Amino acid sequence: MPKSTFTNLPEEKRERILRVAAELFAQTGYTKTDVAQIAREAGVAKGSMYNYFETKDDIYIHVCAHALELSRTAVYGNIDKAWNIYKQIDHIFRQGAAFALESPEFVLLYLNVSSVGMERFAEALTREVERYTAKHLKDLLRKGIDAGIVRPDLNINMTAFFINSLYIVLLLSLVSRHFQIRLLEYLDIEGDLENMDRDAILDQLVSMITSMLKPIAPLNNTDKR
Amino acid sequence: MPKSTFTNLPEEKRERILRVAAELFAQTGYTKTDVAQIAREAGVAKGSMYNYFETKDDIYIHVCAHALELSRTAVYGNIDKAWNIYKQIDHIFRQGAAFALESPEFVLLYLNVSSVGMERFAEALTREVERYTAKHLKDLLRKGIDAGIVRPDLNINMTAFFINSLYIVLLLSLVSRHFQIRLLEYLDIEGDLENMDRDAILDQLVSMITSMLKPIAPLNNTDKR
Amino acid sequence: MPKSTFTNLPEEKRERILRVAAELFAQTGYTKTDVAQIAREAGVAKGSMYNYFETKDDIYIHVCAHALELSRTAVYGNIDKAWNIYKQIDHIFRQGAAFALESPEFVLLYLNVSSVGMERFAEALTREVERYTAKHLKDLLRKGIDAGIVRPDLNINMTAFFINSLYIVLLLSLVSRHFQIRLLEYLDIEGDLENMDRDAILDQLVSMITSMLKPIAPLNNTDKR
Amino acid sequence: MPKSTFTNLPEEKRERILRVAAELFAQTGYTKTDVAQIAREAGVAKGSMYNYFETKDDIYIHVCAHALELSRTAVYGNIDKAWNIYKQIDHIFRQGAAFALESPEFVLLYLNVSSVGMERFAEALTREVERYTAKHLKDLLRKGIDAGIVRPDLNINMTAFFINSLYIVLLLSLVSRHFQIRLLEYLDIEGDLENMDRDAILDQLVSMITSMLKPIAPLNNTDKR
DNA sequence: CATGAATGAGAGTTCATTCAT
DNA sequence: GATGAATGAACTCTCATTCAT
Repeated sequence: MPKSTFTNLPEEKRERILRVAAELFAQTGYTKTDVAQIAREAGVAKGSMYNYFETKDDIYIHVCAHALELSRTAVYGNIDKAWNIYKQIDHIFRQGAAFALESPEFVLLYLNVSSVGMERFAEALTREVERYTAKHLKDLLRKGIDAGIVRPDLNINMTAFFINSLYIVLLLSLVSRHFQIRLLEYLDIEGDLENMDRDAILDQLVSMITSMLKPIAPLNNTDKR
Repeated sequence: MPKSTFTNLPEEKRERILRVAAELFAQTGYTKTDVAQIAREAGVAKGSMYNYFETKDDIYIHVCAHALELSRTAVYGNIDKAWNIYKQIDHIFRQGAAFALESPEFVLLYLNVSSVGMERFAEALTREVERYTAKHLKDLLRKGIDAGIVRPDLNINMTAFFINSLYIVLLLSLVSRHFQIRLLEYLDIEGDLENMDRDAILDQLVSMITSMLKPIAPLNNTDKR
Repeated sequence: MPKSTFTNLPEEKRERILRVAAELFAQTGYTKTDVAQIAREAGVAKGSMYNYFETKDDIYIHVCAHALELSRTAVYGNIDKAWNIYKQIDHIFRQGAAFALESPEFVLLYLNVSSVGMERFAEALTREVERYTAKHLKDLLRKGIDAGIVRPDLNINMTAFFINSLYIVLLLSLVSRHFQIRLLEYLDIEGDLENMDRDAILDQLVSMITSMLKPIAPLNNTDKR
Repeated sequence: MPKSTFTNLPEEKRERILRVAAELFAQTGYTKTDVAQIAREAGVAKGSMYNYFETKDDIYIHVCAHALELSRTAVYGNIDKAWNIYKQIDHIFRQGAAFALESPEFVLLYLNVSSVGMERFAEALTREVERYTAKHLKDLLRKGIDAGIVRPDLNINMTAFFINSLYIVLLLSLVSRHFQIRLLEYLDIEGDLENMDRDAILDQLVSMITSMLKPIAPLNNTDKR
């Protein structure tokens, strides 16, 4: 959607604009972000923004598409396809959490895209991103079942939905005050999240998912015999 | 937080204002919602809104607190405490879904509260709501384990977090275009959600949760014989 | 101009309203003073203010008339008519300064009445107040000349104007930041006015006026012979 | 304080804005002057005013600083430094009066700056203006005393204060209804000021000041023969 | 007569977008 | 193509005044 004047820009400038815009949209939301401020912080003229993009909507949609693309490569980029589902889930959740801490603005953009008032962007932004992840998780589950390491009675679609929902909520819990408070309440944590907690939480979360997917619940195994 | 002039209003008018405000905030988000428009649609003068509330923030916070309160009673209001965890989860998810379809604006408000730029409301709105649900789910899990109907190896906090995360994402999928598209992708549904689908989805979702909490995974049954 | 409902009020309440209104008008000026705030601080209902007065203008005009009246009695109230002009000027300037320090709001009201945008009040408020003082000063000058203690070549009207102008500017210098800064610049005072300074300034000012009115400038007398 | 967008404006437009703003502030006072009205009358868009200045305060402060600067040059601009104090005072009072009649809005701005509610502008606007005049008058007095044409017993600071106070009150009497009425009362003039009166008043005022500064009071002359 | 809720015309300020240079 | 001044609609909040109780 950006004009050719934007795509023809030197990469450095192009990335700078996208980065600044991503930060501002992520920090203050779509409506309160000022095109002039993006321009100023990116070191270009306000009018130039309208040489590059049609409208503010157009800026937003491109910034988000770019951010979502980057997010995906950051998390899925160096997965070894040979890994089994548990290894991959572990990797995805940990990479996702690390990414959320490093580049919270990208996760916040995801939150922003899904917010009230942003419906007009959904068609353009949501489907492709979610389709990729959905397909990946479903493949993993299918292979896991075939390999006998995943409960075969699981509804694959719904289980993929469940895993990704937890993934999204985890990431949001790392970047959004609302979801952070919610997490603290669920995990009975007083005060705020410390670095130490995060790893423990990840361990617990991944291990819970694992135990729910495994054909036999580990403890029962031992107990019953 | 609203002024006494608001609390003293005849209930009909008070509810009308809250309803209109909830709808507008839910449809267009905080920033793009115009106090004058709320007033107009509620049939009061713009100035009156400022007799009732200190600021636009104040309106918002009260509308949301009210909406969250209503949501809770709608969903948790007629639970029979004697029901076991599976019955209660089934009830909660189905009531929640029904509520989301009837009053989507209230669920959208939850989404809005958690959005970028709304951090200043998090402390006032989030904690209490989440604490209630968290406590309820953890109690259910604890009792379920004690009664032997829930896997004893589960991390109670994290499992409660998991159940509620699915609940939230389900509801959002019913009211937000973004989450709806996402759901369609995960469930391989072409076109849009029909009424028929919704019940099937609920059945699948609840049944997945159930099977993940049950002490013995169905296939294990054969092992034990 | 106030309605009979105001004049019929118990004196305590009437004075309270006038006092509060005077303070607020003096502190924040006519336009920025809120009728509701006057009512609130005076402990009456906002609507009552409009039972007592026709309009905000009406409140203002009455408050000012009352304040100017009080100012006059405070300064001219206990003058002994037998005193000569120098004694009376000394008394007026000292009483005026003391009054300005005690009740700066009344002097500020005088400043406010004479400000831009307040022209519509001038006819109603200015003439009477100024006429009284003018007449008094002119009488003093006339008697002083007759008694041979004031230079007979002085233009009486203009000299009265000069004395009163200094009086006004002195009082304003005690209550208005602008005139205070101006005074400090003229008197080469660093920092702010201290109590100590005020008496010295009064001494100098009164003594200057005196020496300007006296028939023979003392030093010249001796020098020339 | 105005932005560079203002200073870069073509002089014609810049002066038009300042003139219109000066007139409106002078006529209606700070609070009741509407930025939109300034814009409209100056033929620019309301938004442009905020390209030129930060806030309404910023407009005001600049308009006043400009007005005070113009006032000073109008009055002090073509003084011949060789003139003695009497010639200079005569010139200053006459030029000041002429200026007040030509550009009453500038004198009204001075009045406005010193009004109640304008304290926040005092530091920025008052000191420099007053310091200049104070220094000039004190120098004149000092030189006059040295030259033997001014009474040596005068307190220089206080006398400068006295001369300038009369100057200010004179100018205000020409532009403010309140001070005009006051002047009429002091000078026993019925009806309103006519042009004729003004010259006579100036003559009287300047001559009074002169006679008060001169080493020997005129009537004493006869004594010395 | 006292009360205070209701009203709506503004007022300051912001910001997406346009357009002349 | 780059620039940034110009524009005006929109938005939040204020306040004098009215009026029903």
